[in-house]
Formats: sequence, C-alpha cells, structure tokens
Amino acid sequence: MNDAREENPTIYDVARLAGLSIATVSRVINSPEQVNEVTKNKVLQIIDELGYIPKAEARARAIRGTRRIGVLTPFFTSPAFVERLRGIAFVIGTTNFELIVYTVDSKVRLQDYLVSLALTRNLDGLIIMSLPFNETDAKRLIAHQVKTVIIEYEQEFFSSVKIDNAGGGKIAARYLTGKGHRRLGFIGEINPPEYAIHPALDRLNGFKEGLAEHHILLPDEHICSSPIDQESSLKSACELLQQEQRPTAIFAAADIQAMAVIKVAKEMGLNIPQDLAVLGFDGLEVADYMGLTTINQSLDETGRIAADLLLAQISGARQSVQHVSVPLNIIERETV
Amino acid sequence: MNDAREENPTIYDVARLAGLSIATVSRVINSPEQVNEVTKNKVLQIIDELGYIPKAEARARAIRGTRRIGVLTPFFTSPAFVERLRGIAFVIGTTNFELIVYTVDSKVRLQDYLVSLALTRNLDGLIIMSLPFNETDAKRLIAHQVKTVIIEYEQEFFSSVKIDNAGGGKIAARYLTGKGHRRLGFIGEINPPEYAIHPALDRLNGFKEGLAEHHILLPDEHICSSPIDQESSLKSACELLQQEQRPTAIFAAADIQAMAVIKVAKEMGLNIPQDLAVLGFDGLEVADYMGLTTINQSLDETGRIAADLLLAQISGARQSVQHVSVPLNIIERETV
DNA sequence: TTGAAAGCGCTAACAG
DNA sequence: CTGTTAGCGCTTTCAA
Repeated sequence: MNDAREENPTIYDVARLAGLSIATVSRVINSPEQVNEVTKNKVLQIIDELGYIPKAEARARAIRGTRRIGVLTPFFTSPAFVERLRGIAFVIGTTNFELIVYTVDSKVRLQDYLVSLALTRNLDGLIIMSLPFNETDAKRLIAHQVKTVIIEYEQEFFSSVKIDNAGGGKIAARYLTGKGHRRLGFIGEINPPEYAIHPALDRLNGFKEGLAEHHILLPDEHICSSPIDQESSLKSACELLQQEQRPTAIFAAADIQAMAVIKVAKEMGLNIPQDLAVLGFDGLEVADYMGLTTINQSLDETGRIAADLLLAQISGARQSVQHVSVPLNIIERETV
Repeated sequence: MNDAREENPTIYDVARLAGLSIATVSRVINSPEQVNEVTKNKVLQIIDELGYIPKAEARARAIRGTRRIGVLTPFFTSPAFVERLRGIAFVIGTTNFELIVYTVDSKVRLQDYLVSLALTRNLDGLIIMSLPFNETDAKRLIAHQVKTVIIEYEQEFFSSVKIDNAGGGKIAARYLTGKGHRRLGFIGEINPPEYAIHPALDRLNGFKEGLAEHHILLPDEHICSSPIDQESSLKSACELLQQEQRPTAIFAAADIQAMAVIKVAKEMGLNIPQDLAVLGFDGLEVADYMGLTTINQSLDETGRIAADLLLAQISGARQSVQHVSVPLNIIERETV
C-alpha cells in the first residue's frame, strides 16, 4: 500500500516526494539561504514528516572543508573585546562558516589552545585577538595550515589588523595640552595579565612623548596602573584623584576606565570638564551615552576587517600577508 | 619534495604506497583473515607510517573528542545579549566543550538555523537565547536528540531560564510611586523585530498594573515605543521629554535606553533625579558607571544557569525538564 | 533558484 | 588471495 518505508529515509526519498533534486534538498540543510522560501518549506515539511535524518557518515565523506572559523580571545573582561567580536560575528554571519569562540583566561589555556587548534586540523581559519604568541606557535600553525589573522599584535607570517597605540597616546597629549591642560594624569592597565598583550603601555609612552613635545612631564604619581576590572579601576581612580596636586585632565587608556574616573570624580563633587577633563580610548558604543570624549579605534570595524582578511585567505583570493593599520580618530564630546 | 600530504591520508594513499588496490587495504581493516599475511603486514606498516585513520572514524572521534555546544542568539544588538553570552562562555570555558555562536538577524535565518542545527546533529547541546520558536521546531529538535535549554522564553519540552517581566514592571511602578512620582513615563522596545521575543511589552503591562494599584494611569503619550538601537532610542527619548506635560520619572525597559534618556535629559539641562528620575531595567555592568538605578535581572548569572542546566542534561545527570526563574532585584543608585 | 553530474572515502559483489 | 567496479548517501561545482 504505502511504500513509505520502515527503512530510514534517504535524501533521495525526500527529493522524490518533494519532486525536486537531491541537490536542492541538500541545500535546504546546508545552505538554506540559497533556496527559495516556498521550496524550502515544502522540503522541510517532508523532512519532518519522514523523520529524515542525514547519515552522518555519508556527510563526513562528502564534506570538503570544515567550514569552521575560530576566534581566540581573552575572556570578555573588557567591552572592547566584545565589540571586536561583534564585528567578526557580523562578517562570519554572512557566510556558511561556523564561528567558534575560544576564551582565554590564563597563559596555560592560551598555550593549550594554540597547540590543539593547530594539531586537530579542525579549523579553516583562526583569528587571534589581543593575545601574544611566539614564533614556535606561529610555525606550528603554519605547518598545520591553519589560516590565521591576528588582531592587536603583529607577527611576520600572518596578516594582522592593529592600531598605532603610541600614536594614540600622542594624539591624547596634543589634544589635552591644546585645551590648555598642563597637569596631566594617566590611568591604564600597564601590567596586564601575563597571557595578554599590553597596549596601554604603548599608549602611555606615546602620551609621555606627546607631552614632552610641549615640555610637560608626567609625574610618576600621576601615572596610575590599574587592572581593567571595575573594582580596581574605581579604586585606582580614587587614588589618582585624591592626591594633593590632582591632575586637571586625565587620559584613560580604556573607555571603561575613563568611566570609572568620571564616576569617582562626580562622587567627589568635581565638575566635568571644568574641574577635571577626562579623555578615553576605545570608542565604545556606551561612551556616547556618557558623553565621553575619546580616541576611537573603530573596534567593530577592526573585527570586520580581520574577518574579511581571513575569508579572503581561506578562499584563496589573497595569499600575501598584509598588515592593516586602522586609523585613530578623536571623538569630541563633553568630558574634555 | 616530499609529497606526503599534510592532508589526512585516505585509503587510496595507503593502496598506492603499498602497490595494491584499495579493496585489499579495505580488507586488511575489515576482513583481515582474507588477506595474505605478508600483504597484510605490508599494508599495516604503511597504515601506521601514514597514521591513516578512516575518515568516518576520524569524524566520529573528532566529534566525540571535541564536544560542541551551540548558542543561538540575536545579533549583538543589545549589551544584554552579550552579558548573558558571557555567562554562558564562562561556564563552557571550564569544560571541554566548544562554544559555537550562531547569530540571528531575521526570521528566515532563525528558521534556517533551527532546521540545520537539528538535522546535522553536530551539536551536543544548544542554548536558544531570547528567540521564539514553535512546536514544530521544538519537536524536530527533540526528534534529532539535540539537548536544548532556552533563555527568556518558555516551552514545555525544554528546560528554561527566565525572569518575571511583568513582575519587574510592577517593581518599577512601586518603587517610583514610592518615591512620590505620579506622572510617569515609559520607554521600551514594545514592537521588536519579528524574529525576536518582546519582554518589553510584559514589563510595560506590569508597570501599568503596578501603577493601577496606586490609581495612577499611564497616558498613551507617555508610553514611548522605540527600537533598542542608539539612534532610535535617542530620538524617542527626545520626543518623550519634550512634551508639554513631561513625566517626572521614566521607567526604561532596558538600561541602554535609560542611558539614552539620561543623555537627552542632560542636554535639555534637566537635573537627575531632581527634575527627572530614570529607572532602568537589566543591571548592565556599565549601569554602575553611570550611577543608573535599575532593576537587575542578573544577566551574567542567567547565562551561567542555562549553561549549567544544559551541561547537566548532556551528562545525563539530570533529565527532567525544569524552568528556572531568576529573581529580580532593584539596585538603587543615583538616578531615582 | 534549480538540476545534472562528478566526486567524497569506503565497502562488497563479482571475476579472475 | 587480489583487483575491478558498482554503489552507499551526501555535497558541491557547473550550467542552465
């Protein structure tokens, strides 16, 4: 009577019942965006009715690449990482690649990932974000043909996207001195966790240099080294502002820390920017809501560029290593 | 030089190197008794040298070795999604599971993912965040044995983590009226994109109810429906505040929108909370920096709970469906 | 947007 | 014993 088999249905059964080719059925499972909505629904309905289950083994055989892109990132300790990740996700979302997120919170974990991601050739591509690694790691990645793009770090064998941190510091110095400030302060994560890179130090150095151009010295007691987390930032901001000779303007190496400074300043009854000017660095989205003047590093775009670079490399469209430097720009709002 | 591929060797490679047909190699593996001892040893040796692993097995192993958990989430339009994701990533990071992020930005995409994630069964578990789906989708997921936990939505077959949105609205009403406010306003994404859920509406309804308890009516012109993005929020906040009879207190269904209101209010020269009280909803981390009073929904923890629930289910430790309701609490800061 | 057709890596029937 | 060859169920060009 009904020849709908007790047997497990195959893609051929689905196709026949739908009056379509197996190619189309395969597409609704693997690249649904390529299939007409009506067709898709018809196929889907039959799939559900039949209880069709693709044979994993057959798939494994037929599948070429792994269609997987990994992102190695510090754990979301700072919104900056997230905004870059968003840029990456945005681009990857337009493709058929899966986005696998590997978060790092220690040196050991970073090292473990670097090894296993290379060895278990399971990734078509890898984006390494704000994390340092040595030549051995790089060579291993290359030996195992993991296409890699790095963000906020540079390494001769891989394409990279970065910014000029020292340059950013100089911009800060010029901007703040241009506003007439002579007693400056700095807060930033100068001593980041061992597994992370330390752009804040470069920003600080650039800042000092920029100040030197104006013959201004940044006294040590106005240089505040603080981890990026909320508690530390708040505490550090307090120390910085409660000094006898408090700075009239502060350059924070991260927007989130600038926000901490502002919070503390307000609690102290200081008016911003009259009593204290605050300049951030990042260009976070929330900075706008706070009216924070900041040096924008286009985080979102950085992520997008990295993803584009990687995709181009995977597709073979571009093989050569290239280093992209994303320009900084200052966004003037109300805190300076 | 050496053409020994970086690629995984296939049965063809083994056969070629052994000077035999693939059939013989296949026999060595599947029916060794049919193969001549000498031949067999030759083949075995080459298999070992090459490190040959049948592909299906390789895949099975890869999948068993690296277990995978997927998160289906709206694209990072709101920081709230990100904070929940962070909670998830935190938990998953302590395990051997990979975290795969699938971002949704349209109804079609959501549907596509729901289908392919179920059919390809490449996931050990799935967390569906703030996204609605129907019973057909649910049954398919179940039929294909994808362990699933949902956040901010409820569905009888799956465990879920959610909050009491209407209850939150009531809390807001009581808190604000308790502070003496009688002319209230509301802003929220009452009409979210079609692929998303709409907790803001529940919050609004709860808010209205809570006000009704105090015989206060929320006039339509003080109910502001606005998408969550920055531009819309700012614009809507303007409209809300520029009314003749402006509210003395505003309940925003999302912290990010509360921040928009504050920004606009300040630009208008209003003092907060004297001229205008603002109460947010979410408990974002940045809310603290802004001194925003808000109804905290413990986003980070929500993510952690969902991940724990899923892990327990995957490990078989807990099979029964359970619905967790995360309690709300109000965090008093400086905007009310 | 779709279909035809050529694989993918492997097994097994059939010859020899 | 071993090789030839025809699939297995699925994916992926390539053209239409």
